[in-house]
Amino acid sequence: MKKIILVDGNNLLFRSFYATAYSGSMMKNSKGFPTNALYGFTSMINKIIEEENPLYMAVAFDIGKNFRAEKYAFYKEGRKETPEELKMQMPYARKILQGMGIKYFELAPYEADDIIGTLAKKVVDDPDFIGTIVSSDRDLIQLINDQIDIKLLKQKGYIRYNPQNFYEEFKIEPINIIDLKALAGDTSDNIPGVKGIGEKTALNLLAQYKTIEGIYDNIENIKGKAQEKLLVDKEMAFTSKEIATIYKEVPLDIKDLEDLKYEPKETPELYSLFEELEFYSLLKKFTKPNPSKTIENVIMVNDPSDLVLNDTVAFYIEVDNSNYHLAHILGMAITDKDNTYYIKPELIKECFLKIINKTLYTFDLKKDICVLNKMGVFLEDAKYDLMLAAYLLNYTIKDDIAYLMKPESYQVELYEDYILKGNFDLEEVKKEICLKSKFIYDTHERFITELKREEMFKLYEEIEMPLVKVLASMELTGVKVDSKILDNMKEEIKVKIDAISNEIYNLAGEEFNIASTKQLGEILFLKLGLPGGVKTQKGYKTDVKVMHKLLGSHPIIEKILEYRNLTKIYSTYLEGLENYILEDGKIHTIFKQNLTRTGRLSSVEPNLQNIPVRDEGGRKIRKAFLPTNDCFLSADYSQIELRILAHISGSEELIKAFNNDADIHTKVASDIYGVPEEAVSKKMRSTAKAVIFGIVYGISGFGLGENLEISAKEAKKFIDKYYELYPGVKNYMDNIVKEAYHDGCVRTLFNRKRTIEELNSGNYMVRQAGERIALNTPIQGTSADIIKKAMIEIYDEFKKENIQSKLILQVHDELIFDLRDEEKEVVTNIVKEKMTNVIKLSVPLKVSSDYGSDWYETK
DNA sequence: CTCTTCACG
DNA sequence: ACGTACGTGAAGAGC
Repeated sequence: MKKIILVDGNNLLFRSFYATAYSGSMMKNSKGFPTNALYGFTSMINKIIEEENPLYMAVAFDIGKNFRAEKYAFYKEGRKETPEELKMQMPYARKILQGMGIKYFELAPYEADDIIGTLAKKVVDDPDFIGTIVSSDRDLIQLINDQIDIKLLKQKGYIRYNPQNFYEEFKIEPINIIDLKALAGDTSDNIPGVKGIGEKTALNLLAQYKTIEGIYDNIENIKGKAQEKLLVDKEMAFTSKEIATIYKEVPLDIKDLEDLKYEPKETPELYSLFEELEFYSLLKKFTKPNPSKTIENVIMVNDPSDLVLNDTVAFYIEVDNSNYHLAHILGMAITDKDNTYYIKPELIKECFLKIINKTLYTFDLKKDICVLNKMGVFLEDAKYDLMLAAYLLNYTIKDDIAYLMKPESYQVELYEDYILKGNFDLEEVKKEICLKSKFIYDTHERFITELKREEMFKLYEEIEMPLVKVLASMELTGVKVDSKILDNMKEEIKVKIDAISNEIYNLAGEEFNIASTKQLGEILFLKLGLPGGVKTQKGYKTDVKVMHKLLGSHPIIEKILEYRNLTKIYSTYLEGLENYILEDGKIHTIFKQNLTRTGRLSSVEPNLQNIPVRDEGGRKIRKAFLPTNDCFLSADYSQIELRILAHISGSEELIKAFNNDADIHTKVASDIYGVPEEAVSKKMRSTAKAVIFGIVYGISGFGLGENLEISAKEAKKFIDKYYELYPGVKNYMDNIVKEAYHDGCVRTLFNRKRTIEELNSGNYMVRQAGERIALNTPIQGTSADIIKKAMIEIYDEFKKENIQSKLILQVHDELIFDLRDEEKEVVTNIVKEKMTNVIKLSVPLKVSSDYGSDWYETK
């Protein structure tokens, strides 16, 4: 069977146009050309192809005068003139189809319906074919039969009709839709039909008499008013039927249906068309880099005097290692309005000094600051960082510019596939460096425009950009870690691990790899026959939760937990951290500014945001972290996420509690248990704490129950009680989820946007996860925004006051400083003041702090 | 390369 | 009946 799709192109265009035209701002490209109808049109065509996977395809359009209007003056009379903004888009629809390799037809004086009718007839004439018509126009139903069905587009989705299910629903044959029109008329086409006969009556009559001919043959059997009305408008009924009948003999210029073969194409023409229309999301779907965009006319700089530049330049630096603290520079390029220059490593220092005071555009400014710093070039800031712009716009979380360029057909390789593998051709790399630099320059305006359109320009300019220099300074400063202390701990722990391994082997009756969950599971649940084995994909679950339940049942469990604890400390922290201590005796982490979906930072190579603290044994690792100045200062926000929840939910009860400086967990415990605060026990308080945290994450009764080791039912009671006591919170949760479904995204107080694709999933579970994301992201994200802003203000103030103490670490709600004794007081004041007053919320922000001679002592 | 586990906020 | 808390990074096992 050969499948053909027949699309009513006009219908799709009108639908797309009116769907969005009056919903606020009309979608336009940066030149002001309206694009809303085309975007919807193209998306729908793509969707049809995806869903139907057709071998053949044709799209029909209306054009010029149509014979029905020529013949009958009233046909489509009074219909609103097609808006100019839609008319402008129509030629582009044709061009897009051409670019996609889809045939289309338009021929005056025929309408799109007639073209589809003609093609449908050809399908019927060829038993090898089946067809599907796509439109929202019910007229086309008259064309369906055993070989042809219709996807009747609705406001949401579509209904698929074949002759059987159509008859089921309407009790008339598809062809008799024209008789329905003849009687009931059609207001949109201004077909009058029979006055006073509506769809209900018409369907009843047709169910009995099939056609209007049948009706008028039996007119004497029809009673009362209906008969009168039918007789009055008899002539109009037949005229209406004629108008509604699709003409199937349009002289189309095709030999047979084979001419309508659909061969998917992604032509260069289509590419530039999408570029012109600024359909970047559609551009991203281009798989083949066709044609590849390369760069010509690069100026190779042999002497700094070769550089002749405008005041605004883009630059790009390539290095040979993804950890730029360890990397060497491979080369640099500079692009201005007129030229792109390639600069070899030896000349970079001199050349950079020539541009350092210009308006600079780049990609990953923090990397640039760090690698230039090592060669004695002290770049402070830049005007534009494409990486951060793209991150805010939810395009990519990669720090490789190639991820932005590849979808737009630039001839570049992914960093990880090429340069990182070490096996690259330097000449190729030079070209890519130049192309990357030019890309930064050329796309600057586009990204800035989009940031403004998304109302994130302020966030970009006042938070993300100024933060770069702060993070660069933190990374460059680094943290002193004493490897001798780590070594001593290693020895100590090694002895313990050996001892405990032997105890475990004795208890198990054999030696095995304790770190292997597979082997461990077999020992515990098969050999020792412990109860409660939960299967995973490959064996049994053996995580802390499972082990905790087994604690009393066998002495081996306790030992295994201790073994796990010790080996984790040993390999991840003691051994792991040692590998990152550089020659200066310090660890220089990399804070990723473009990775998390919420706006938080992440820390890698190594991760200094998860150094143990809760477990006393693990916490000792912090003894190896030492100040280079005199001591550490740690300042952290108390319950910042809850305060943000109080603010954005507007929950009066919660706001009041914070304004009274209440111990919020005790307060909630006293509320949900209905006892005075003095009577709140430790356990009640920790239960309340779990409930509060759970709420912020969108927990279920089941989840909280698991967590607190109580029944889901009991847990749900706590949650319900909480909602009852804090209705503002419940209200916020309901609203934010509703909004997220409506907008497809959520935002923080600072307007940071997170799109949530999960909400469109057909999978209930995935949608639920999407709802929890919608709930949590504004809270976690706002907290991230706030501490970022505080970091910038503190940095600026340090600079202004010529403070030598340094901010060295950020752990989400906590800042750690390497402090000089003589600055102790002034720094503490600045830090607390800036953190506390960075934003005015309806609840106060509270900051607590401590000093310590090492990180362990800094509580 | 994926899974499982466990460290942090 | 389904499956069940947000955001991260790193190590080791085993395919």
